[in-house]
Amino acid sequence: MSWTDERVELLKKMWSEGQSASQIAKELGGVTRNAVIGKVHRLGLSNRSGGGAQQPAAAQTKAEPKAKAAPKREAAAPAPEPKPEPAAQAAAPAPSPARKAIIPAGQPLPPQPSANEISPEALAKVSEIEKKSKKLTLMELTERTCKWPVGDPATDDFWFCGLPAQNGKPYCEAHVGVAFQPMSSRRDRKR
DNA sequence: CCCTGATTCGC
DNA sequence: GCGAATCAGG
Repeated sequence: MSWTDERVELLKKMWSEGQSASQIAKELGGVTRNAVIGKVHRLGLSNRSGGGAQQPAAAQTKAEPKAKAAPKREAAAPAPEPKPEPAAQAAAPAPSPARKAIIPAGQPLPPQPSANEISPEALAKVSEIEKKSKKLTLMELTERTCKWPVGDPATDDFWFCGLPAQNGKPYCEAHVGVAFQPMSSRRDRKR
């Protein structure tokens, strides 16, 4: 595969959207995340700044055959980045009565947190995390991506969380919290 | 262990 | 220019 104009364009787009290199690589196909990262650097957009802030050329002392590690870069990211994304879907962070449950609950994978009061904090965390979700499609899910559905499956804005699910669990940290909890709804039931 | 991006260097 | 190998960190 070669870096055609289209592919580079998609790369730029996704990168500026904050997508990870691996995701971009999967999307493009035929390339690894290393290739994506390498390309990103060659394009000079290693910084996620959408603008044209060029790197002021750091004094790169190379050519030393021995010094292999500790190049010490650590670029500081002072810009909080307000994220220009319009954020089309209304996530309704406030418990509005008109708004139905945060999790519509799809028929497929998700459990039903419903009939159980989950820690309000946990819910808040979920609402928060939804903003950071990768918005993956069904096909993009892997064994290690959070499979928590967000939005209404019947509508346009429906996606899967996609955040890294650590070990074995089908959900990310935040969603695991609300997914598995039906246990002990009854306080301690003495056997 | 899983993941992330960053850098190097032979091709 | 390209990207695998490697590094460094979460």
